[in-house]
Amino acid sequence: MTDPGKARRPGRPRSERSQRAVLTAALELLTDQGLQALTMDDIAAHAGVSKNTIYRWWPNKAAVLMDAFADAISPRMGFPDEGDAITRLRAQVRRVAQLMSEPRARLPFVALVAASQHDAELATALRERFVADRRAAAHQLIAAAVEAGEFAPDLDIEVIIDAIYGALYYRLLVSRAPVTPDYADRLVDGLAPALLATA
Amino acid sequence: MTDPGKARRPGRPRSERSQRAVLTAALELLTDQGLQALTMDDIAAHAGVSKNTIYRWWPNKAAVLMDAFADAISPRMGFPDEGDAITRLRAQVRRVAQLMSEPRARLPFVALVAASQHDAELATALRERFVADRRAAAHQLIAAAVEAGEFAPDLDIEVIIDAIYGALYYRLLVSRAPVTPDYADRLVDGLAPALLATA
Amino acid sequence: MTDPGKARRPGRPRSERSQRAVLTAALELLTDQGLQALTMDDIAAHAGVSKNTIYRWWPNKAAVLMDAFADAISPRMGFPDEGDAITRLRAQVRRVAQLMSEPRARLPFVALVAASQHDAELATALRERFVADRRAAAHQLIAAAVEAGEFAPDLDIEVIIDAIYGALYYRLLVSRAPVTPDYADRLVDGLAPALLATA
Amino acid sequence: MTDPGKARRPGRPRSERSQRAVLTAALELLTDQGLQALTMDDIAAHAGVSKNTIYRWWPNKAAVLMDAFADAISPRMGFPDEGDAITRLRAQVRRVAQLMSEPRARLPFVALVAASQHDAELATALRERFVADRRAAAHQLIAAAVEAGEFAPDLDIEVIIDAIYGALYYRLLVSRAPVTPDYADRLVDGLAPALLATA
DNA sequence: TACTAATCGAGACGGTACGTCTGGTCTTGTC
DNA sequence: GACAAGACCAGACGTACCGTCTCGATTAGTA
Repeated sequence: MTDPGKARRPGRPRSERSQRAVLTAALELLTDQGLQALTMDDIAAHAGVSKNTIYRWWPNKAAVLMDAFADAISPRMGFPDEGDAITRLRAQVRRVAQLMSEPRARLPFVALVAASQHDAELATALRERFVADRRAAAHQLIAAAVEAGEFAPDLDIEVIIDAIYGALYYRLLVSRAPVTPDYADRLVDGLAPALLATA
Repeated sequence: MTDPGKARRPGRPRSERSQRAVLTAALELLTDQGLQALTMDDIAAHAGVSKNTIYRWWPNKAAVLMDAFADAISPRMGFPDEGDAITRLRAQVRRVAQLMSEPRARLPFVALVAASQHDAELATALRERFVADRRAAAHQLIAAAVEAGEFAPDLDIEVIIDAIYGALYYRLLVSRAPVTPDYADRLVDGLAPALLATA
Repeated sequence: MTDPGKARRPGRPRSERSQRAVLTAALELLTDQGLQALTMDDIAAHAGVSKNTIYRWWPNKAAVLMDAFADAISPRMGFPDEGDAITRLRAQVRRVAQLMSEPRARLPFVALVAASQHDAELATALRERFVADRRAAAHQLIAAAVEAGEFAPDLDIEVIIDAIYGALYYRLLVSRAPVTPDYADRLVDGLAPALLATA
Repeated sequence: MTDPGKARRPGRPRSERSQRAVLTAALELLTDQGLQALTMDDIAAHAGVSKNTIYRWWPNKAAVLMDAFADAISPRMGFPDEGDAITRLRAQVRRVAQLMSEPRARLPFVALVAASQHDAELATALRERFVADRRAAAHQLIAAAVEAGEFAPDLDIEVIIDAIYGALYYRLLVSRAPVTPDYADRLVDGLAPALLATA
């Protein structure tokens, strides 16, 4: 595990094992018992780790959730770039919807959004680390399509992105309706007339 | 809700003054110090009321917020019914946006949505008491417009409502962008091509 | 207590029934569930009386107990005055022991003594209304016997009374040993050599 | 009580400082403001300790007082064993009287006896930890004196002990008369004729 | 037969302490 | 020096009891 050639600092090295155990335990508790059971003591006990260790690597509970969420979504990044604009947009939205339908990603994310309502710093971090990326990708895709004449030239891009992502968040946080890839298709198709350039 | 002709049971009547004081204090603290400062002790002290009295009438903090919110929005119900469908829809959305831009309504609502993420009972109550009404009103308006041939016959109404309200909630909870009546107009106008029947 | 000859005010007269119910309920709760269950709310509910009524006639919980105790001992006052001094003393002590072995008298008394430890006013009232009488009676009996040459002339009367009554209270409050008339006999007989004049 | 050679379990050791602070604060508040002012919050604040810490080591307020009392009397244990039986008994009683005349011991003890009247567990603990010791010591002393022919052979030892200690408790709890070493002498001397073997 | 005034049951109220819980920090001894 | 264990502080939580207060409904005596 340790590189035998490098000059090892004295002292016990940081345990990757502990950190994985923390994130795993956090997700497990979140999935099994819900947001209520998510106390730091429980996470520590469940992970076989001391609270000290948690606070050594994360400043607070929200930060743990942040990593748990990053962890859950990390493998699923990147968008396909084939097909026409609508197809590529649909693929993007499907991907987000897919994520929101998996408990391992949905639950920490929901917890983060909830916590961010009374934690400005967290809100900023959440926006910068997760939300902004999607918005930027969507914006780029749409702007390019407008440029190419595929989408309407006077499109209010901000409104469109708000509407698409908003619909997903709305179902996630408020109406608690399922957010499936199928729904993603319905969503993009339903809004398509507002996107496409009229001949 | 209560039968005005009902047989009053004996005993000292519930003090309207206390209850008003509680709701007022809750809103005031929420507005001034934010969601963090909103402790039951503070509300009680600020309202000149004992904690006992609060817990006599509300089961928990969320319930107080629920009423505080109901209180803040109660006078602004009812939609105009003049003009074409788009105009009436725009009026509806403007009204909600207006509410979301007023701290007295926005703050308790945001707090409620956050709390409802780890309180299933509260989530249900919130949906049933506040969200369902708007959805129903919007649904009725849109369905009628479809019926009348004003809106596209194959409209996916659920998607449209998700998109419109979702955009508002998204800005409220996630992007923290302002939700003004002007934005409501942009939103409805931006989605209008997806609504209107093509000639 | 009220002067029957005074000009009676109009209005509903005091209900003897309620007051009896209060004392009965207090004693009953005390006997059945112990000192813990003795809340004013419980007494009121159990007596079918409003708390208001209790507080109209008694200033606080201790006062209720005071009357409950007075009630329980009232019929058993007065000492016999036959036989020699030891016999009469034994009769006195038996009577007190008898009282302490009956729950109806013991329990309110124990409660009063306990409460009087953090209520100076109550402590004074308790001493003046109940304790002083016995002491005075015992003092008189013993002093007369000393005078008559029956008891030792250099008797420390205060010490003797402390010892006799102290033994009873000690068993009542601390060792929780039974305080029966038989024990009263053992007590007086055991101390008799300290009382009697040596020939 | 604890095995000094035992395998210490890991973790931060119990803070002796905190515990001393709690007991000191409890005694101080008790002495200064009386039994009423003795709230757990006050003790915690006064001791610079969190309530949590108090409840970690003591189950309730009575238990704190129990230790506070043990603390106040701990240095004064053990009886002298010189002189004749009456002298040694007098020394014992003087010692207890001495304790009862010092606020630091008297006040927590009085509070404990009061509380034990509605707390069976506490009553047992109080008897077993404090009362039984004195009784046993006194019993042993008296029984030995009987055996040695110094005290009367038919002595009712239980009665004698009840009378001696009862007198002290009676003055402490009921008559509130001072319990001084001088009084202890008067007491033992007054009862001496009941103890000594008649020639 | 009204009128008057004190009583009553019911129960809401302010105040205050309780004992519990959680988040985040600090202190040991061990690896 | 990282770690497990767990003690620690701060402070909010929801509950319990006390003694006070308002209601509307009785219940005498008075007019």
